[in-house]
Amino acid sequence: MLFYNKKFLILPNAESSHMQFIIKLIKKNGGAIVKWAPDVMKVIDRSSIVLINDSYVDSNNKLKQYDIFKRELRPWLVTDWEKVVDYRLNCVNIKKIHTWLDNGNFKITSNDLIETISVENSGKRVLDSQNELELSSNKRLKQNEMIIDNNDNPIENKSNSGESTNPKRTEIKSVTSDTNDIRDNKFLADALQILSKRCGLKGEKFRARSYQLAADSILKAQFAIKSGHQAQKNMMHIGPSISRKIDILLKEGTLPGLSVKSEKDDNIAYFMGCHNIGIGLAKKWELLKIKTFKEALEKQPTDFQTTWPTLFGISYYEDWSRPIMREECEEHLKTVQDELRLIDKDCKVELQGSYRRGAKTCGDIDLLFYKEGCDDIAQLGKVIEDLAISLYERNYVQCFLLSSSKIANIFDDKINERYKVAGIERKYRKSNETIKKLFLGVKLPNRNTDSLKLDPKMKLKDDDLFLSLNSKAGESVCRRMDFFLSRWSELGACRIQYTGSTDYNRKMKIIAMNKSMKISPHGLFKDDVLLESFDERKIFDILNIKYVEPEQRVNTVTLLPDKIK
DNA sequence: GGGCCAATACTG
DNA sequence: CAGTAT
DNA sequence: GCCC
Repeated sequence: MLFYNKKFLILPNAESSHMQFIIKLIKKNGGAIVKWAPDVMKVIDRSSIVLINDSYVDSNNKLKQYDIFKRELRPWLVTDWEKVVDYRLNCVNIKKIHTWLDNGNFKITSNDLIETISVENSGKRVLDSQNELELSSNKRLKQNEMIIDNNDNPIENKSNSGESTNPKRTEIKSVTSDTNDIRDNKFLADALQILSKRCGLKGEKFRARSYQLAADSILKAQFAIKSGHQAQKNMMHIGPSISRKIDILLKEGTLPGLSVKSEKDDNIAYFMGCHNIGIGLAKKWELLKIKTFKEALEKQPTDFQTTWPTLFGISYYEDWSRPIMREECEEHLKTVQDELRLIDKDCKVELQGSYRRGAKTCGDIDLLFYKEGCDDIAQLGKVIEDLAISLYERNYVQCFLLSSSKIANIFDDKINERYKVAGIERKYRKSNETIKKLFLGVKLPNRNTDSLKLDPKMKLKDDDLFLSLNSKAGESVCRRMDFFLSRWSELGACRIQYTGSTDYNRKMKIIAMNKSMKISPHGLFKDDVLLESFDERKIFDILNIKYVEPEQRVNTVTLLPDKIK
C-alpha cells in the first residue's frame, strides 16, 4: 500500500478520463482522493499532496499557462486555490505518480516541488473555514447547512407529552465507520446533484428537489455510507430508487449515463441563464431547434415584444453570472446610502441575502429599506423610486427590470435602443404608478474588477454578442441589485425572509405549518392572528427554534431530526 | 395518490 | 390562468 | 423521487 494514509488533490480538475485512470491507480494503492469541492479546505491538511496536471508544469517545475489553469478551476474555488498557495501545500507534477509506482517507493524531494506563485496580494483575506461560497445567478445550487433546534418535529408535535430523547442521535453514533471514509459520501452526493440538475432542466422540479435533498442529507451524514439500504434506513429523503442508485455507485463507481451530456440540456441551460427566461420558454425554443438568442429574436419576436427585461438579461448575461466579492457589496451599499441620505435622511438601508449570511461571494446585492416608525409602503416606495432615478442620472444604475410611469419617462429611450439593436418591434405596456420593489443593474464607477472569473458555461455565444453590454477586461462589471421595502413593524419578518437562505426559509415554514402557524414577510401568524413581526428573535422563539445568526442560516445540511425508523 | 414554502408583481 | 421573477 |  504505497499511498496508505495519503491524501491527494488533483488540480485544476480531475474530470478527464486520464485523470480517472490515475485516480484508480492511487486508490488501488491505498491513497485517498480529496474531491475538489467548496469545503475542501476543511478536509485537507499540511500533509496532503497536490497533484498538478502535467500540462501546467514547465521543465523547471514552475506553473505555466497560469491563466488557463485558473480558468479551469471552478470559479468559486479560486479562493481555495489561493489557500493552497498560502498554506504552501506540497504541489508535485501528477506524472510523479508513475515514478513512485515504478520505483515502489513514495518519496517527495524538494526538487519535485512545484513553485506556486502568489495569486493576488489580498492580504486581508482570512483563512477561516466558515466561508460560504455560492454560485451566482438566480437559479443557483447551494449546498450548505442550517441549524434548527432539533426539538421540533412532527412526531413530537403529535405527542408533546413526555420529553423524548432523540433516538436518531444515538443511532448515528453506533453506525460509526469502518474502512470507508465519510468523505467518500461526497462522491455519492455529487452524482445525485448531477441527476438533480438534469431533472431541473427537464422541468421535473419535484424530482429535482428530491435528488437535491438526498444529496444534502448524504453530505451531512456523520458516517460513511456503505450501502443503499443502510442509507435508506438511516436518512431522510432516500427512498427505494436512490437506494438502488447508491448501490450501483458504490459498486461500479458510476451510474449508467451519468457522465453523458446532452446538447439539449446544454441549450436549455444556456437560455435559462438569462434573466426572465425560465424553463417554459427555454424548452419551447429548444423544441424549435433554436440555439441562440439571435435565432430566438428572429423566429419568436413575440416572446420579446413586451418583455423588455429579457433584452437586458441577454445584454448583461455574462456580467450577471459573475460572483461578487462581499467587499464590493459593501461599496455598493455605501454608494446607495450616500444618495439615500440626500433623498430621505431618516430612511435606512441594509444588505440582506447571501451577504448577510456571511458569504464571501454573492450572486446579487439585496437591499432592504425601512424607516423608523414608518409603516407606509407607498411613502417608502416613492423614496426608492426617487433614489433609483437619481442613481440612474448619476450613471450608477444601468438599467431597470421593473418599471413605473416615472421611471419609464427617463428610461424608455434606453429600452427602445435595445429593441433597435435586437431588430424587433416593441409593444408598449402600461406602467404602474406605485412601486413596491425594484430590480436593477448597477455599476460602480471606474472600478478595476475582478479576480473572479466567469464560469465558461456562462459565456454568450458568438452569434449573441451583438446584444452584449457586458464589461470588457478591466472595466467595471454590471451587478444585479434588488430593492425591497419593509414596514417598520414588520422588520424582523422581512429580515428573515430576505436573509434566507431559500432552503432555510422553506424549512422554517414547514415548522410553522406543523404548529398550524404560518410565516411570511408580514410576520408570524396563527389563525390569521399576528403573533410577532418586528423582532427576529421572538419569531424564532415562538417557533421554538434556536435563534441562529445569519451565518448559520445556510441551507440544507440541517440539524432537523433525521428519519426515525 | 396528493403534495412538495408563501406571498407578490407583471405579461401573454 | 400560466409563466417568470423575487 | 420521497413522504405521509
